[in-house]
Amino acid sequence: MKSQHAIQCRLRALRRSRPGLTQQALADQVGVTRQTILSIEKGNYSPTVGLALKLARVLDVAVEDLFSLPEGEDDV
Amino acid sequence: MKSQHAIQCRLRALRRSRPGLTQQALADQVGVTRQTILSIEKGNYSPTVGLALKLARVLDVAVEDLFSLPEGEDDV
DNA sequence: AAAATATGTAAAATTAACTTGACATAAAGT
DNA sequence: ACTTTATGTCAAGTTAATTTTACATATTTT
Repeated sequence: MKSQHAIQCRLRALRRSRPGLTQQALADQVGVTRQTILSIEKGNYSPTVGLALKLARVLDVAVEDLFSLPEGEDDV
Repeated sequence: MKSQHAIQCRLRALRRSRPGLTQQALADQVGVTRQTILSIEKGNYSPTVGLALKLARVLDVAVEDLFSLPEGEDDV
């Protein structure tokens, strides 16, 4: 189930901007299974920082470019 | 137990650079318990991206400034 | 159109993140 | 010295991330 507090994820778009970078290929590069990539792209859940850092590195973007908090989550 | 693939975490130093920012205060601001902050600072585990983004926002730094992958983890 | 590759769905199992609560030590304030 | 506030430790429980496996549907290639 998708968590309610889900963060925004631009993984799919960024991955597809890299020709030939398949889910499996990306999964191999960051050391997870294809299911994990798929689930993150689908928004089923969001990764841990470690994985986020690896994904950002492979895609050559900042973590903040890959994932971002939904607006209006600033209230205490 | 600290995971072997642990990422580097500069949370404690950054938190302490903010006078008055106690573990409890930080925990409240990002919506977790004090134990979670303590465990992350101690390196017991690393947070999910969502929490990492919130911590980075409160501390006004980039996620990459707070957490970073250990060097030499670039081999396939 | 058949074969191969890429993506999607779904469920059970495992591991790790996070919580709760209780107590112990350290530091700071009065 | 006492009280308060901040940090640390430990254990058990809950929830979420990740794996594994298996199959289904697209998409691409020949």
